[in-house]
Parts: sequence; C-alpha cells; structure tokens
Amino acid sequence: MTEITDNKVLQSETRTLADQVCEQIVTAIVVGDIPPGQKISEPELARTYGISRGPLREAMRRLEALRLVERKPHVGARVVKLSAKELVEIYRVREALEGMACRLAAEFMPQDEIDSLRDLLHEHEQSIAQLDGRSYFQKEGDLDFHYRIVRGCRNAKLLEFLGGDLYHLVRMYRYQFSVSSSRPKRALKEHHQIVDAIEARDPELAEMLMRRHIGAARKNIEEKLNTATETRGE
Amino acid sequence: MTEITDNKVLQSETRTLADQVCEQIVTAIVVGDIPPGQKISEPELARTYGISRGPLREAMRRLEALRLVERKPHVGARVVKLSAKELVEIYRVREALEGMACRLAAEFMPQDEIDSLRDLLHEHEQSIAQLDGRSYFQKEGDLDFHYRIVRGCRNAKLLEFLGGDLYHLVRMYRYQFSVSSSRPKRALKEHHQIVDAIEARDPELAEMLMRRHIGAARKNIEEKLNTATETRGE
DNA sequence: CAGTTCGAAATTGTCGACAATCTTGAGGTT
DNA sequence: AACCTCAAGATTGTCGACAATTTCGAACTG
Repeated sequence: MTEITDNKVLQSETRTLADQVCEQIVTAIVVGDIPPGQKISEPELARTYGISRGPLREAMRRLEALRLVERKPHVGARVVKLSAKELVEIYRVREALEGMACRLAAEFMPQDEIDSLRDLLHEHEQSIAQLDGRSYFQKEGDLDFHYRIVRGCRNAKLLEFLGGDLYHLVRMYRYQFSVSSSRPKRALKEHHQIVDAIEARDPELAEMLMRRHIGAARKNIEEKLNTATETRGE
Repeated sequence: MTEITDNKVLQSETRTLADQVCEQIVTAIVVGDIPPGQKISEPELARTYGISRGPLREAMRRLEALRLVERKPHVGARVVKLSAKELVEIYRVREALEGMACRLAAEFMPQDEIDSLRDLLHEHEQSIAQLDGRSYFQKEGDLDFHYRIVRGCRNAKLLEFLGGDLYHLVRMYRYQFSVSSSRPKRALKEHHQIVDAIEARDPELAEMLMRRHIGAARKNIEEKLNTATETRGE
C-alpha cells in the first residue's frame, strides 16, 4: 500500500475512451465550439470523435451530471443555454460555497500555499500593469485564484462541488458573454484583502470578504443584464 | 408554448430503463440493501434488475455523479463508504448552502408555503408527543423540513445541488449510522425560530439560525465520532 | 383553407457479442 | 520459504445491429 490514500490522481495513462471524449466535449462546450442551445446528435458526435455510440452516451451522462447538457428521454440532448436568471442563481451558490471555503481556508490553509497565493497575485499585478489596467481577469486567471482557495480549505467535498461541477458553468459563461471583470484593480485589491484575512487566520472576516467579492460580481452581472434586457421581456 | 417553463416535471410515464433502475439502485444503496464498500458486478446487477449491461452502465454513471459509487477505470465500481471526515465535510457544505437557501427563503418564499411549513412543524410536534419526546427526527421528517425551505428559496440551482446530489448522501448516512437527532425538542424549537425569521422577512437572522442549526448537528456528529474513535486510529 | 390523421424517416433506447485490461492462482526460481 | 513470472479466468470497455419512440411532412377531411 502506497502513501497516497485518497488523492485522486488523474490517471492520464489508463483513461477510458468515454472519459477522454467527455473532457474534449466539455472544452468544446465551454469555449463555444458547440454553441448553447444546440441539439446534440449522437451519431454525428460519435463520428466526429471517432468512437461508437456506447462510450459517447456515457460521456453524455457525465455531461448531464455536470449540468452542461440537458436531456429529455426519447427526444435528445441539447447544450444548456444559461439565462440571466440562472447565472445569478449560480453566483448565489458560489457566494455561499466559496464563502465557506474561504472561512475554512483561514483555518487550515498551510502557510506555503498562502505564500504561493501572494505570488500569484503579484503576477496578476504585473499583468494588469502591462494591459494598462483594463480587463486583466479575462479568461482563467480569476478562476485560478478562487480555485486555489477552495483547494486550500482542505474540504474534499467542497472541492468536488465547486471545482468539479460549478466552475465549468462559470467558465462557459465567461466565454459566452465575454465578460471579464470590469473593475480589475478593485478586484485585485479585494483579492489581497482576502489573502490578508486568511493569513491573519480570521475566518469570519475571510468569509465576509469573499462573499462581498462574489456578491459584487453578481450585482455587476445583474446590472449589466438589466440594462441589456430592455428589448426582450424575458 | 405552455406556462410551465423551467419546471422539471418528473415525467413518470416515459422514463427510460436506465432511469428507473438508477432510482431503484439509489434507494437500495441509501437504505443499505447494497452495503457500503461493496464491489458492484455489472453482469450480476444487470441480471438482478432484468436489464442489459448498456442501461445499467448509464445508471452507474449517474450514480457516480451522485457520489454514491466510486469508479476506477478497468477495475470496477464500489459503493461509497462515508468516513467520519467526509461526513463532517458534507455538513459544512450543507451549512453554507442551506444557510444561503434560508436567507433567500426569507426574501422570496410565498406566505402560503410558510403557512404550510408551520403545519408541518405542528405535525412534528404531535409526533414528538406521541413518541415521548425521543428521536422524532428519525428518518425523513427532518429532511422534509429542510427540503421545503430549499424549494422555497426560488433558486433552481441551489435546489439542484442540495436536493439532487447532497441529500442522497445525507439520507444514506442516516440509515447507515441510525443517527437521529438526539435532541428532538431543541431541534424543533430551532425549526420554529427559523420559520419565525423567514416569516419576519429577516434574511440575516434566517441564515444565521439555519447555519447554527446545521452547525450544531455537525458538532453533534463530530462529538459522537470522537468518542467512538478510540479504537480505530483512522 | 385550416385542422387533423396517418405514415415514413430519423433518432434514441436496448441488446448481445467481441476485444482489452485487470485479477488471481499456480508454478518455478533464488 | 519468500518472491517473481506468467497464464487462465473474470470483468470492464467497445462495437455494430435491432427495436421502440418521436418528429416531420404529406395527404385527407371538415
């Protein structure tokens, strides 16, 4: 028996066809290669990826569990189309879960990981300076920060829910709407404050700051969507 | 186009074989008919439920997504065996999500649903009186209360995560460890306080009370498990 | 001409068989 | 006697074909 116990190593060598294709499809959906709302034809996708319908169907089940596709029996599957309402709902869930993650990180995150977080923020600072302060958080940089905190909270279930399921949706949304934080400097400052609270081992403050941070992003979205929803009554 | 928009009606009439069997297996696992840690043989289970391996494999994927089984490629699937640590982790997730749900319920839950909640608590009171005050919350009663609040928060994503995924694990745990709340009267009082806060439309208080309520249950578990963990060092 | 009904085509659901991989036990070697 | 090797068995992964259901269009009826 080896030392590694419950560390889910991503066994890249022995992955099943269905898993590989599933990952490919996830990326294709997230970056928009398969557009939202598109109906998915099983035989077509199977041909595209050069596999049979069996593994593809298993991949579809997994995608359904990730909330990236919706299936109706005997009808078919289509890529989810995030509505404004659903997106705000997701940010409520993030606010709750990541707030808790931040609280636990303030208790259990090792010092070396905190140092690493600081390094990441310094990289972000330089990135902002280079890009003249506008839209640093464009693609995956912001998610990286949040993901590290979730990893640092030492709660495997929290990591599963947030990292495994929810972040794919958030990533998809960012690609679809091309929404990067419109307030990069302020967001970076908030990130620094959050790390400060974690390093000070202040769970209450850490949770509150993270919730404010995500809540601000949510309000930002709500606001943008309210101004853009004068045409369609939905 | 009908009035029903995103209300996932449980279309009981046209359910696929895989879905039916999946539901059966979920129940079998939750109540312990298939014990935790048991390895699952695909041909055997397929024969048991009278279906082929195709639909059964799809059901297995769904169970994997529900975190009820764990699979390793080319090795097989086994029913999850909740450790004490994982259970406490789950309660942290519940604390975060249900706290948020309760906050939102205080904002958006309609008055008639609040009234219905009160009726439910009155039923619970009588049930406690009949059973002489011990362990009323034994099986599903407590979950029912929490589930109603989650439904009342008008956040579909929150409902999906909590009701769809997490509650199966909680139910399984309750059957496995036969743990019913060891403090029924106090729990009922807390439930009443929570409904009070919701009815008073006080989101802050509602969230705090719910988090305390679940946090107390978590501490109760930690305590029981600490006393029972003198034998095994795990 | 609108509405309905029916049927053919396409798609999804299901099945049995074959191939690839892991496990287990026996046999041999050091 | 302990350890390694290897082969047989079992299990999982994959595939192609058949059956059931839905969908779409055309013909028919009022």
